[in-house]
This record gives sequence, C-alpha cells and structure tokens, in this order.
Amino acid sequence: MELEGQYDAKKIEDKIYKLWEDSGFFNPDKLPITYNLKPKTFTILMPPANANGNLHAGHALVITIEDIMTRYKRMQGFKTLWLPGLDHAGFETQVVYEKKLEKEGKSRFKMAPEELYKEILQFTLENKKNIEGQIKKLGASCDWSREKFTLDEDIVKTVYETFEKLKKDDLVYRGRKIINWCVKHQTSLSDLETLDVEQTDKLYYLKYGPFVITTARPETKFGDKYVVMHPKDKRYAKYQDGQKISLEWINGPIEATVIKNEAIDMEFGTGVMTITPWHDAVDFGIAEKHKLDKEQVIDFYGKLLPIAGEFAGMKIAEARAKIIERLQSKGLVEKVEENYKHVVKTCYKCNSLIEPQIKEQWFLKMKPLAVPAIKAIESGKIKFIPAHYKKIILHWLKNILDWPLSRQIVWGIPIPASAEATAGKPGEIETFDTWFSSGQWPFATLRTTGKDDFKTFYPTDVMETAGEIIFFWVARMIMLGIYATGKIPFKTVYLHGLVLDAKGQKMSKSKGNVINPLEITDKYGTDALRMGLIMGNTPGQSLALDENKIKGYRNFANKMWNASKFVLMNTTDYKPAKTVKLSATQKKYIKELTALKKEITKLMDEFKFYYAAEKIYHYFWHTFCDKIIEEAKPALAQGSGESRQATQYMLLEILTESLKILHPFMPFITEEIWHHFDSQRSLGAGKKSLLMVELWNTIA
RNA sequence: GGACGCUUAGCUCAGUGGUAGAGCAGGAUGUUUACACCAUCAAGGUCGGGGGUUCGAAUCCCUCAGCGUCCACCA
Repeated sequence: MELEGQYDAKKIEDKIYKLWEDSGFFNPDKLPITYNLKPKTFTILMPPANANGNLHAGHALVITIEDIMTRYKRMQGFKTLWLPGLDHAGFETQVVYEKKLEKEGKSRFKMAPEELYKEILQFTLENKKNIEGQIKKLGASCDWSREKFTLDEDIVKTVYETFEKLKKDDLVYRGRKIINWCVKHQTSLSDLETLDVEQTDKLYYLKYGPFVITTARPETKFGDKYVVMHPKDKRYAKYQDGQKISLEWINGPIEATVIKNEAIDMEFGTGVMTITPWHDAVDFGIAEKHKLDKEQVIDFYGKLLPIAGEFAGMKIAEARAKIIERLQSKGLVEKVEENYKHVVKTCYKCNSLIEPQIKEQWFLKMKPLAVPAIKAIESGKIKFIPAHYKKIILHWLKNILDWPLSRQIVWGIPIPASAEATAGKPGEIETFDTWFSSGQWPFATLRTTGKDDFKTFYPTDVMETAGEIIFFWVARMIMLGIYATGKIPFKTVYLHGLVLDAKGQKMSKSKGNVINPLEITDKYGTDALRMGLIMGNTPGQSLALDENKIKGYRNFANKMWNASKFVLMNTTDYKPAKTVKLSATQKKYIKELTALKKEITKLMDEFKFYYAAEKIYHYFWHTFCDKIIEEAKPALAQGSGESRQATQYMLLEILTESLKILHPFMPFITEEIWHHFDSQRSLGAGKKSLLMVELWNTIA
C-alpha cells in the first residue's frame, strides 16, 4: 500500500494495535532475542482504573505518560513490563450504581445485599470490558496477559493474608471510636473521603447553670452533662474538677460535672463548653481521657433519639429551630451570633453533612507502618517528581492517624468474619475500604501473575499517578508494600496534575465541559490526543486541554505523513551502498540529529517528556521538513547518481531516526509509516519488523 | 492556623545564574517534487511589585501583592 492522501488515523489505528498485540511484544517474556542483551527490567503498574464508567481525560493522560515511558524503555532494550489492571473501586462504584438505581426509582436499601452485589458485579464487569477496549484505543502497550482485577480470587487472597498478618502483629484492631458517618450512604468514611466546607450558621450562647456555653449545634446538646474549662482559666478558678452542679437544661433539671481540660481554648467564646462525646471528635477525646459517659443523641439516619424527649424522631434541620424556641422560652438563650463562619465536614461524594458517630470498626494502626515509609522517603530511596511532593507526603505521614478500614457497603472485599466482629450484630455488612486492597497493588499483582514475576519485577520502577491520590494510594502502597515484602514498592513516583478544559476550568458533568478522550481520538486520532496531553504538561501541574491544540497535532501527524510520502516517493530506487559520499552539509545534518537525540534521551531519562516531545516536534517540522527536505529537492531532481544516492541516504537516515524518537509519543502513525519503508530500510534489520521493538540506540 | 505551589508574548506553558523560548491564536504575502491539516516573512515580553547578593538574576535571598491547592478536632 502506498502512502496517500491525508493521514487518516481511523484507517490504521485498530490494525496497528492488533499488529502489536499479535506480536506478543507487550509481554516482556516474549520480546525479541536482541533484548536479551540487556536483561535489565523496567516495570510500571497501571493505576487500576475504576471499573464504573468510561475513561475520562485524566485516564487518557495516565495512559499517555505511562505508554511513553514504557515504549521508550522497551526500545532501549529493557525487559519492560507495564501491567494493566482495573479496580472494583468499592464505595466509588457503589455510589455510581446507587445513582443509577435512584434514576430507576429504586433504592439499595430495599434490596437484598446478595442481589445488590450481583447487580453491581455485573455492572462492573461490563464497564471493565468497555474500559479495556478504551485503553487499547489509546495505544497502551501493556501486557494484557498479566492483567489483574482487584476482585480476582488471588488478589483477594493476598489482601486477606495481609490482613491476617496485620492482625497477628497487633496492627489491626477493633475499636469503638468516632468515625465520619454519611447518613445518605449509610457508611463510615475515612478523613480523606470527607471534604471541609466553610459554612455560615448561627452561633448560640446558652446559659448552662452559672456558665454560658456556645454551640452551633443545639440539637446535639440534650445529653451534655459535662462542662469543660481550661485548668488555668482564672475566671473559673473557683470550680473544681469533678464538682457537681445542678442546673436547668433543655428538658428539665440535670446534674452537670465540671471537667478541667487543656484542650479548651480560653479565647474562644466564654472559654467554657459542654461536650457531646458521641458526635464530636474533640469531645470524644476529652471523654476518653477523663473516662466520661458517652451517649448517642442522633441515630444513624440523622434523627434524634429518645434522649431528646419530645423531639425524638425529628430530623436535625427540623429540630434545631424548635429546640432554640424551647430554650428561649426557658430563658436559656443569652444571645445569638448570626454570621458564624465555621468549617463542617461533608461526604466527598454526595456533599451531605457528615455526622460524627461512635461505631465499632476495624482500624489499622498507622504510626508503626509510617515509620519505615518515612525512612525510605527521607533517605531518597523513593524519589518524587516533582520533588516538592516529598515534603507533602512526609508531612502527612508524620501526622498520620489510624485508618478506619471498614465500610458498611456490600460492594467490596468482605472483611473476613470473626467472632468479635459479628458478635451481637448478625448481618451487618463490613467490607474493606477499597484503598486497602489497591494499597497492596504492587505486590498483590506481581505475586500472583505467575512465574518469577515478583522476583523479577518487584520493586517496580515508576509509580505514575495523579497527585490528587498521593495520600489515598501512594502513601498506603509505600507503607503496606514495605510491611508485606520488606522492600519499597517503587523507586520513583511521578505525579501528574489535573486535566482541565480549554479555559482552565475543572471538568464536571454539571458544567457540561467534560472532554471525552475517545471522542477526541475519533475526531483527530489517538496520536494527536497524546501529543495534546503531553506537550506543555509538566509533572504536578494541571493542564488545560484545548481542542485547538489537538487539532494542531493532528496537523503535525499529517505533516509527518506527507514528509514520509515525499521521502518514500524519492527513494523507491534507493540501493543501499557500502559507502555513501555525503556532503559536508549532509554530514552536519546527521550530526545535528545525533546530538538532538542525545539531548532528547537525557530529557526522557529525566522524565521531561513535555520537553522531549517539543524538541522532536520542532525538529521534525522546522528542520527536517522546512529545511532539509526543501534543500534536498534539487539534488533529488538533477543530482548525479552519487549525490542523489547520498541525499536519499540522508533523508532515510533522518526519517528513520525521527520515527524512532517520535514513536513513544505517536506510536500509531510512526509504526504505520515504518512499514512503508521496509524495502528501503537498509539501515534497520532488513526484514519486516515492528518499530515498537526497534532499539533506540542501534547496537554498534 | 499551618504547609505547598503558581505569577514569563493575546492564550497555554517551558526555561531556574551568562545577550528572553515553544505551541496555539492573531497579521501580511505566497503556491516551487509531499503537505492549505501548507510555505515564507513580520509583529509581539522592562519575565507580578519592591529590595538585596553578584562582574552579571526570569533564574539565588528577603519582602509585599494576587491566584490556586492541600493539611488542621476551635465548641
């Protein structure tokens, strides 16, 4: 087939992907023999995408960056493994599915757990298949024979083994502590799964016996029977710790106890507060320290319990005003501050207010796990790109709190039932936080893909993922990886930023500015999308994705197509000669390209793909096409046999090298063009081969 | 309340001690062995403000301002 017309990505992409896949070279064990010259490995694990929808622009970026790394290293002769995977994504997927149910007028709370699980499983498996196809569309040269899913039997087994080991080492415990409770989703959430939202409320100053206390949440105050002040607060020196005081409260007379505690801020309000240990983390801490009673006031559905007397059964929002009315009628309201700004926690998925609740759950002790992780990072054994993430992750690790592992949802890996966990609570569902399984991804995958994979590929080389999930995922992989294997899970962490719309706005369905990468691919070709995603994209920085920009790279692809067409047209009669008489200028051009390649190689090794891409783009268009090809035209037209041949040699040499350098970035078009030069390619192996496994540096 | 990042051409961003760079957009002209998804040419910035170090700073230090992000148990 001839190179003709304009470049049409649609005509070739699927065909080329199939060619790669059929070659078997995605699998490091099946790489051509030349690769044995360098048995060094290079390993990346694909961050398992959530199997609950379509790939978005962020995924496309992941695939692009990782495929660039993978193809580059593979071409350098490394035994390269890029291991693909998908995540069942526990809570995330359950939320997506619940929304779907809602639209259909159904509710998960009316479904039997087994039935719900079965439905979500089917939904997830469908999405999984769909996403796999989309990953292929983006050109990912990953080893599908090693693909893993977080619900694979052997992965689950590994997760259980880790859990048992943690239990044995006394790092996992069952605790009754304050957790973040999402009333809508009926599950607990980790701190990372909540958002801090500033809100303006009323701040009430209430008379509490001889004191005035402040609260923004009067509805929680029914059971408050401890009044707390700072031990050094002179205003309250006359009150003794443990002193009983009788006073009139919302529903009648009570006896309160004075508690002295340093956690109190003397500057805030009156310097006195009452505590609600069941529904506030600070209060819980004070109650634990002084061994005080804790009483539940609000149930798990956000309704007041019988302790609220006649208010029992009311929802919080409804009850608040009525309670204030009652307090006012009793003369217990001193004053009301109208515009009180404070921060409340919300569920990161549904934005509803988090109700802190005491709930018995599994917790993981993090401090002992964090210590070796901190050491590994501080010593430089794990490097971060960009470097400032080192500070960010260290700060988090050094202040880490225990991790609540249980979720009260069906969709996930069930926590193995044990007598202590299920005592008195038959049928309560408990599954792992999805990050507990993905946190074990590096060793869970490589230990179960057979052969000597763990030995060969662990620790992996690069963990490339979104900066957003550094705590959720990266930190946990480091901790759990070191814990379970004694070795760090990866040497370099490359963190990319968000993909934003053309105006630099965060993409969201409600704003209607979501760019679907598959549509872009359809319109401009995958290579153009990939260039659009990598050019100007520095690690950690967010990227504005402009369709115009992608169009520009589609044009570039066409430029490559046409330049190649030109070279092909003019070299069909090329006969490789033993010696070629290059002119001084031609020698200079080849030298320049060699120098450029060296420069680009260095940039690639430094993970500066944005820069490497720009260099080769600029070179190809403005040096090769605009200068070298233009200047070559006369020699091709009227040059003697010798000068024509030298020119042909030079053009082929430069085109071949350029295609190689461009391949990691634009794999489809480069591979396609490569095959049109089979007969001319005396420079290569002289037989039909894939550009994908051409060596970056030709072996001398 | 802490921490981190950003501020360079109209837009998106590189450059991190030695005479300001790219892509996109915009302007003029043009068609010659590929390409109008093209070529040629021109235009465009006192590198957020101020101060300091240096022979020399966009680049290092201090300070101010604006924007953004993350972390944090102020009732």
